[in-house]
Amino acid sequence: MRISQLFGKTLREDPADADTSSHRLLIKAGFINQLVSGVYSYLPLALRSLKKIETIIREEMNLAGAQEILLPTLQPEEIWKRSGRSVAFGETLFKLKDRRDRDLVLGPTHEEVITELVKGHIRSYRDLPVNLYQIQTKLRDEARPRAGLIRVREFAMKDAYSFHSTQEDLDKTYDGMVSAYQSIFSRCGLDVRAVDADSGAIGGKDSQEFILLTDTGEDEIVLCGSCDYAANMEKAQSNIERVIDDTKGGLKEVYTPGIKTIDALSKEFHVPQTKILKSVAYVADGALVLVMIRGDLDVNETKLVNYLGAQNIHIATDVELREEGLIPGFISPLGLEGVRVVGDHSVVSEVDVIVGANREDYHYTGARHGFDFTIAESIDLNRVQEGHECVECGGKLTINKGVEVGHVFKLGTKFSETFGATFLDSDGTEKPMVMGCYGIGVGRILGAAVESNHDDKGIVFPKAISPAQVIIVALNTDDATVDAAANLLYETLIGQGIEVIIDDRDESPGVKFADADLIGIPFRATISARSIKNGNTVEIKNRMDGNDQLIHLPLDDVGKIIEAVT
RNA sequence: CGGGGUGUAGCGCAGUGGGAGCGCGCCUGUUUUGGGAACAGGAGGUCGCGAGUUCGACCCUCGCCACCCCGACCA
Repeated sequence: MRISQLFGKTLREDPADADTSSHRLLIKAGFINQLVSGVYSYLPLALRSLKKIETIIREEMNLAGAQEILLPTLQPEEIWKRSGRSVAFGETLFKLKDRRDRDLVLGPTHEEVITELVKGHIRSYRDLPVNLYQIQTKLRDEARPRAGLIRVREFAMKDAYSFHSTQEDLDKTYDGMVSAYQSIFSRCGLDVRAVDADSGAIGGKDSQEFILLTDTGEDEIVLCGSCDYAANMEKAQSNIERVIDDTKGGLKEVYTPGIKTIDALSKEFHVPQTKILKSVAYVADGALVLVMIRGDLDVNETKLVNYLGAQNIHIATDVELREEGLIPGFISPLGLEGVRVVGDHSVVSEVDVIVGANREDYHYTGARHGFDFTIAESIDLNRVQEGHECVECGGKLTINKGVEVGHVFKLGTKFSETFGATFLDSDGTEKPMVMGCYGIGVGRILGAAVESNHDDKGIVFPKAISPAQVIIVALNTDDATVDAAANLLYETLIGQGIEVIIDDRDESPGVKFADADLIGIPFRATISARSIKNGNTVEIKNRMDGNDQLIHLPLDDVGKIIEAVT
């Protein structure tokens, strides 16, 4: 690969519309080009990285016993209606019609298609298990594409689907996929953490996300500082410190004009927020639900949705509250009738608390659970906060940002039952296949890798996914000796199977060095009039080191040069 | 979908009711060559699109579109 002929130029100035590091650098270094929102062209350097990532994925998937296939992008909407996911995906599903006015969708994922496929090919438990994967373009009309390759509408994804006769057999394959994923990410040179995840509306018991920790990530991850507990915020649990307090004031109604927030109550009464009961009203599938939670905590809406089994929830508007006779800012479970009340387990306490009075401008003080009010349904509904105690070991939890680069699910029989993907078991009975699914975002790995591997000069590629191992920077290209030496090294390294780029442009040294740093190839080999004069040498620099860390090697010792750049 | 912002040369940006500009990049030539060289000459525009106001609109008004950011959303 000669930079003089390379399609795709580096930019000298930062692109205006990119403010996350990976987005900015991938455009600036000439890797990607946006066509419309969330849709990119991949130029030669990017494609090289993507192919490397794909190769690593293929090798590990094959090793784990999965077989590669390729499924259609264009799919009949009918199968999406059958699975109920035409509605579930909603606007995210790209829809179109063919010339016969038939409804089609562009596949955002392939559970429906694969289940139909396998249904037609597997009849007996003897044919199971199978694990099929593909690397395919997926299309999702995301509400808001963002951050370059991190969240796009058209993207390459590796997805695998496994089919089993028993749950235990699924468990085995699932574990195998988890360890294959760990190999994939570690071979890519990325520090990816597996975390427990909520399995959402798709159902199924186990689910793990694979997260690359980076500050610009859009997912929140809870990690324990003392053990290996790791969970997605939606799923994370914690032990909440109990509040100990002996004061028993007795229930009193107090005039609190205009004091509607936990913060204001805390200041007014000079009490910690832990001694105030927060009332949060939701509308879940059309019905009002009051959620009670300790004042210092927030509601985890995913936990609430899962507990209620609701399709949709939203925080009740003031209008919706007044319709039910509730007074915004002064809501209370005391004396409330006809409204379902659920509580986070933090409300079950021995402590006197302040709570609304269901009356404009009044609160109660000295309210006690079990005496003045009782919340029958109390379960874990709170959002973990920084510093909470780990449920596994009692250590301190931290909240971290990250990018989801992989996700594995135990699907169970949801799809096989819907599509009639059954098999004849050894006992002669017909059973639905037990399924698992396993996804990895290929482009997203590239984006996330750059996000977590760069400095102020540019990208710093992990070796395994870099477009090349070494970039030869030839200075003084009009000097025939330099030119010949650089080209000889280029050809020799290619002959030895080293992936090498040569910057053979007639540019000033500053431009070449800056571009080499920007593109982020792990090793730079500089050949110049100076290095030739200096004992016919080449200067090797590791991209991760500072500029003064140079190794001088004789040009005729190719073995040493290869050793230095691999 | 709610809120905010931007749209002028390949990229980054300035601009005024009456001549469409600057920096970088690009082309030609000369001189340069170890951290984004210098000089000289040059090419490149539907000022997002459409209506309106005006003698005259890149500029004012209205409508539309696109893109970015925050939020909602993210099987």
